[in-house]
Amino acid sequence: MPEGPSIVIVSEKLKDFSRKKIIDASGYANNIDFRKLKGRTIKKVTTHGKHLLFILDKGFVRVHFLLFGSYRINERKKTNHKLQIKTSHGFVNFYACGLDHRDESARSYYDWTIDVMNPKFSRRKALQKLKDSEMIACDALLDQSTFSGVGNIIKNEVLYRAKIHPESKIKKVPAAKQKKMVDEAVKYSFEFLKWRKANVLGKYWEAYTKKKCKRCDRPIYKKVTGKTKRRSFFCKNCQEKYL
DNA sequence: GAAAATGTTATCAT
DNA sequence: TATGATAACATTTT
Repeated sequence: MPEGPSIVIVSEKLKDFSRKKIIDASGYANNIDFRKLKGRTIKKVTTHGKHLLFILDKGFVRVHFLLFGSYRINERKKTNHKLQIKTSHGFVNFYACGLDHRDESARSYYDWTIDVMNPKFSRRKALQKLKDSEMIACDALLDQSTFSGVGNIIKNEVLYRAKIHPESKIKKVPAAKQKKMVDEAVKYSFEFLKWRKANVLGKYWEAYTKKKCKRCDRPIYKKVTGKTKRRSFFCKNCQEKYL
């Protein structure tokens, strides 16, 4: 569920909640004042990176699915919901999510130039940040302040496609490959969206959970890498390690 | 039943 | 105080 493109899919499924008034809100979330949600109007449902956003007439509600979050629209699971938003046209339940309700405007809170799924995403800015970054490649891609929405699957596929070893020092990666990495972060994210919608996401994985490199037929290695300590899948032969 | 997983944040130690 | 490692949280699938 959790990577940016999956959240876009949720927001699309919730588009009918736009322009509806919240007639009730409830759940076991301890950081949400449900009384303050009741009566608000949902202006639109959108996303920023891995955040699902209900833009209200005042403030916004943020849902983060973390690793295990889930939702149901006009249905309920057996477990209690952490948040339910009810309108005259239907309700949505969220389970095991991180939640927030803020009074400020989403426009001032979020920078949409760092959201890979947003048309405003700035490749130039991302590249600028990579240029003298001390991070290694796997961490750089997971850095939500540069690539909001990129998760571990996208990370692995992007590095494989850009032919960069996950433990490369990012500032040592040649400029052309840095650019390739940024371009692929956007391109693969939208392919992820398309393939996820068609329910064929895993069919197009070239590195993530793979055993063999489709380019050179040598093994794909699996290693927990970086400060982020997430699984990296890579081909030692095809993905160059810059140090 | 154990283990692992598309993630983040709080807390503790240095 | 700041940094970094560890724990915590939560759920489904293999």
